[in-house]
Order: sequence, then structure tokens, then C-alpha cells
Amino acid sequence: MGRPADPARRERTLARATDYVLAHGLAGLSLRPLAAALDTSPRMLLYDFGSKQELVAAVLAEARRRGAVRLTEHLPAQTGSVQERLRGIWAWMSADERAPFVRLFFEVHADGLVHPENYPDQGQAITDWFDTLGATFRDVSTGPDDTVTPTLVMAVVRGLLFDLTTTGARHRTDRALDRFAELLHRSADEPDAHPHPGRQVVVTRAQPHRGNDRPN
Amino acid sequence: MGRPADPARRERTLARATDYVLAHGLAGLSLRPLAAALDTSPRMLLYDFGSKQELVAAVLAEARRRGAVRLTEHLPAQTGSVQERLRGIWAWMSADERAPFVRLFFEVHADGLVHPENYPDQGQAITDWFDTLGATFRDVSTGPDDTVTPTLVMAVVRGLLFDLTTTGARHRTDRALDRFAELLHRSADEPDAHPHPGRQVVVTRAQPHRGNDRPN
DNA sequence: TCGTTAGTGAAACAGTCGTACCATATACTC
DNA sequence: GAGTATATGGTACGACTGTTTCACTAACGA
Repeated sequence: MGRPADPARRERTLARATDYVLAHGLAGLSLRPLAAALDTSPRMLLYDFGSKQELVAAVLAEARRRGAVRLTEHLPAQTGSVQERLRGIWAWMSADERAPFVRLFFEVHADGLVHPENYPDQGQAITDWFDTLGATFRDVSTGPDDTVTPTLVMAVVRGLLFDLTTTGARHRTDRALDRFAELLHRSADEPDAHPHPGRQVVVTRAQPHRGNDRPN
Repeated sequence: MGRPADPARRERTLARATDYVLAHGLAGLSLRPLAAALDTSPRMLLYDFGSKQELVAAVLAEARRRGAVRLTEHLPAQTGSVQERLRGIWAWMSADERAPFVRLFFEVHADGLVHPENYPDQGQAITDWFDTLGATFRDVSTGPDDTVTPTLVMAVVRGLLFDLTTTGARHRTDRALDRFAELLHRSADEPDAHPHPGRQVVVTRAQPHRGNDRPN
């Protein structure tokens, strides 16, 4: 009885809103301009999502979903040398098509530093990479549950992305990644040519999520 | 003739405003709460700084100045092994006392990605490290004008800071840095055990500042 | 046609924002 | 005292914010 609901409209709005946020960023997001760009009204945005906060959460989830899909279909297995795999990851993540995602990623991180209470599972966005990258770089890992290698690889990629997005120095960042790939490649060839006491298998898998300075 | 100007007041306000921004972040900064916390009025803030934008610029310059002072007095020369130097840099930058600076740093970067026109010299904040770090890690550089090694070192530090501030995983990030230090150390011992054709001295010093997608 | 539910436009509300205007107070020289 | 430049308080403006309220239409089953 009554007019049937149309969930497709909400999905369509969500998709277009995600496009909009990827193009314009999260910081200055406002309902009225967003609604105007989406050929709808702030009234309908609240009708569909309840509040701006929930809308943002839905948009971020959608963006994450899109990024995850693109990634898994791009990193199927470990093929080629360490350098080739690393270069592949870097080329994919630093490509111009990924720039909106990278930008949103940094924006969310920065906002999460000021308002950590709004992003309860942001740490998971980091640790989720472990399984994927751990499998990709198994030959240069220190053990089956090695979290240090994925941590370092992702730190290099994120740090270089930070540099690239700030300076635009494509050549310099490309070469820096090559240098890292070379370092990592050597460690595979000579696993213990120089014994270092600090080298040991890591046991910890998931670290507690920052229970330090903000007691909230 | 007339009442003498009191430039000390502006300096005092700037110092306290910088404290406030380091504590509360840049994103939600508003004149009225800021003025209230500084025992002054929005009227005086505009009187001293002209506009909010100029105030923010002054605060960022002051924050950068503070950070630079602390750094130069902490990294005097290259002492100890590569690992020790790298660990020293990491320990200093990831210390809790630096957290407000790191947070502001990431916040400015994220805002710069959305509004690059507001940060004309942000690329310099990256390339400024080259001289300092180039001197610190001269023994593992590929040449006197090597920008790749400082780029990679800073990328690792920034990427791990990104991880640490998100997940709070102190132990895991510490170990990841140790792993990188080990990789870098080996490359010093065996400078060319494995010849790689891609290895060569970099000539470019300062890259053009991202004149790509935003023609403004 | 009527009842019922979903969708939607317009307007208003209560608040915040940066900033401008106007008056006045303060501290100095002459 | 007058003259003058600096410093400051108070207030209001116009533009924005997320959200709410009221009225209304659209689409269905009975």
C-alpha cells in the first residue's frame, strides 16, 4: 500500500555525491552547493541520508569501496622482480587518475588527527594493506606474519605521494622509489650477509588503536 | 607625536595564537574563539594582522620558525652509524612533543592539496630538507648533489609518521624504520655489488612547482 | 475515490563566519 | 590644556551553515 520506495535514487545520489567530493574535497563541503551540483536539494540530501555527517560517512565508504575494487583487480599476485612489483604499485598509486583518491585520503587523515572520534576505524585502513602487501612481497619478508615489510613499503609509497602531491616532482620521486626498490632487492639476495641483532620475526599483528593521549 | 606604537603586543599575540593553532588545529580555526582564548577580541586580531588569511600565514610562518630552530640544534652533523643517525631523526620527529607540529604539518598539506593557490611556497618546505639531510647522509649518497637519498629518507619518515599518527602503532613503526636503516646501511657497505643501470648522479636540483592541472 | 506512503519544493530558524563601521579611550608631543 | 596617532570596545552587516517545519504532489492498493 502507498507509493513504493525508490532506493535507486539514494544510490544514484550517493554515486554523484562521491564524484563531487572526490573532485572538490571534503573540507569545504556544504549541502547547498553539493545539492545544486547534483540537481537536487539540501532537503532531499537530508531526507536520504539523515544528516550531513551520515552523508559524509556514506561518501567515504563509497570512495573506499571504489578504491578497493580498482586495487584488487590490479595487484593479483607476485609477478616479476621486487623492483617491478614495487614500481607497479607506485605507478598505479601515483597515476593522475588516482589523484582525487589520494587527495581525499590525505584530507581524511588530516581531519582524523583533529577529530579522531569521527573516524573510529581509520587504523584499519592502514592495517588492511598488510595481508595484500604481505603476500606480494613474501620473498623479502622476515616471516609469514611480517608486518614490518608492508609497513615500510606503504610508508615509502605514502611519503613519496606526500612529496609528489606537494612539489609535483615526478622525476625525483620516481627515482627515489627506484632507489628503495634497489635496496629492498639487495636484501633479498643476501638475506643475512651482515647479521644484525635487531632482526627477528615480528609476532604482533594488530596494534591497539592509539589509546594514548586522547582519553575520550 | 601621538601614542607610540607597541609592536610587542602583536608579537605576543602571534606567539599565543601559534600555541592555540598548534593545540587546536587549523581546520576549524575561528576568530572569535581564538580571540577569547587569547584574552583579546576579533577586532584586535584584524587590527594587528589585517585579515584572517594574513593571521594564518603569520602563524604558519611562526610555527615553521619554531620547528626549524628545534631541528637545527638537534641535527648538528653526521655522527655515528647510518642507523644511529636515522633512528635519531625518527626518535626526534616522532616524539610526543612534536605531535602538534606533525599534525599541523599534515593539516597544511591536506589544505594545500585543495587550495594550492594559498600556499605558493609549499614545495620549498620539502626541498629545504635536501641540504640538511644531504649532509647528514653523505656517505650513503650517490653524489654531492644527490636529492634522491634525502627524498627517500624523508618519505620514509613522513610515511611512518602518517602510519603512527593514524594507528598509534609505535612498536611496528619503530621496527619498520629499523628495517629501512638496515637496508640503507648495507648499501653503504657494498656500494656496487650489484650494478644497476638506473643508478646515476641526479642533476636536477629544484623541480618546477606543479604547474600541471590547475592553471589558475 | 479514498487512504496511505514516498518524495519534494519553499521558507524559516538559529546559529556562526569574517569583516566594517563608529565611537571612545589611551598615551604621547607641544 | 590642544593636537594626534595608536589602541580598543561594541555592534551590526551580509553571507553562509545544518537543520526543521509546513505544505504539497506523486504513485500505489483497495
